[in-house]
Amino acid sequence: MLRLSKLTDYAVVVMVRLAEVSPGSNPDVQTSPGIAAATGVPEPTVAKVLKTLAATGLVTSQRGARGGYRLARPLHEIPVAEVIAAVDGPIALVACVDGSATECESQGLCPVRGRWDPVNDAIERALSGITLADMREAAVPPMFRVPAFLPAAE
Amino acid sequence: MLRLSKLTDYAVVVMVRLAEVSPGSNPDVQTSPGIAAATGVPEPTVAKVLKTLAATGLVTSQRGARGGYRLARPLHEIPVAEVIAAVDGPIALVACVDGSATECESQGLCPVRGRWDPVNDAIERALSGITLADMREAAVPPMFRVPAFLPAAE
DNA sequence: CCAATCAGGACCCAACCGGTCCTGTTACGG
DNA sequence: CCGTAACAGGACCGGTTGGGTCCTGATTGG
Ligand code: FES
Ligand code: FES
Repeated sequence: MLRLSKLTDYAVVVMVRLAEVSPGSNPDVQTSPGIAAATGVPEPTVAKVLKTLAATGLVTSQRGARGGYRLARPLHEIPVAEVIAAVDGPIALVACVDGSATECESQGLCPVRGRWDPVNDAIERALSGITLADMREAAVPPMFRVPAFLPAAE
Repeated sequence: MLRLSKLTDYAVVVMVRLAEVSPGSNPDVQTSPGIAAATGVPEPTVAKVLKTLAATGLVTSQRGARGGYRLARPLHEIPVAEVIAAVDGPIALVACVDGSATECESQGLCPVRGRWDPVNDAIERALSGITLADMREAAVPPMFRVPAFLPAAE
């Protein structure tokens, strides 16, 4: 169903949380257990996501005691496409979009040779135009946060 | 990796093939085995895709002997989003986009409540702007489109 | 020197998808 | 009127992939 992995969802949650470090906090880094406690995501999963994000450079890490993670760039500088690419791998709807044509046995008679390229490019452009800051804006406006919460009714 | 299912790919192949019915052909419908032979996709898979497409109304079927399938609308009237939605289910990147909020245990502290909605909408808009005709144009030129008649290889 | 924390894997399990097949049901053709 | 060709709609099974957990180092501050 064109669904992206749950890890990507967690990555967005974690990064948004990472951006909400209190400005006057002494440690400007946050630890994995701390983020896990703040977001409700299980700690091992948070650690895994953080490690993946650190490996791709989206977040920076500080090792050792008093270590932790920090955003490498501000939220509005990170398009969601980068997060998806970091966690879920490159954006490739089908097997043969551009470079991965190695595993095609019969390219001559394959009718989908590069056919999805415009679709793939359109999606990538759409995803590059939305940043994590936009997603945060779209989320928790507190007064509008009444998804299924009917006042005194059910 | 944000990849859509292979069935969707096959669906596009089949529908494009369905549009390439010879103008002077006596039967304006094409059978599943015929399409399978023309595209190289295994017949059971073609039949399954066709049935799915027929169930959603993207193609019309003629039962009985001399039956077959026919496109319900011309190619340039079918956005690829409809094909994806027909085969792969509705476009929903994450679990909680709009209506499927039933399976969320803790919506109060869930930080991704509706956060992916703008992303989801952007993708759906991008996919709605591309039709199957565009995909056919983007594919290989007709001179390279060798018809898929396998030379009796095993 | 010790403790806390990240790094980078290996590992297992479940869910999902791809693919096949079987049994009706319909309609054309002889 | 009957046989056949084709669709309809499932059930079914196996392979693959992702989700999640855990373990063993490496690094740094105290
Ligand atoms: S699947 Fe790669 S060329 Fe057809
Ligand atoms: S996952 Fe649905 S509200 Fe959080």
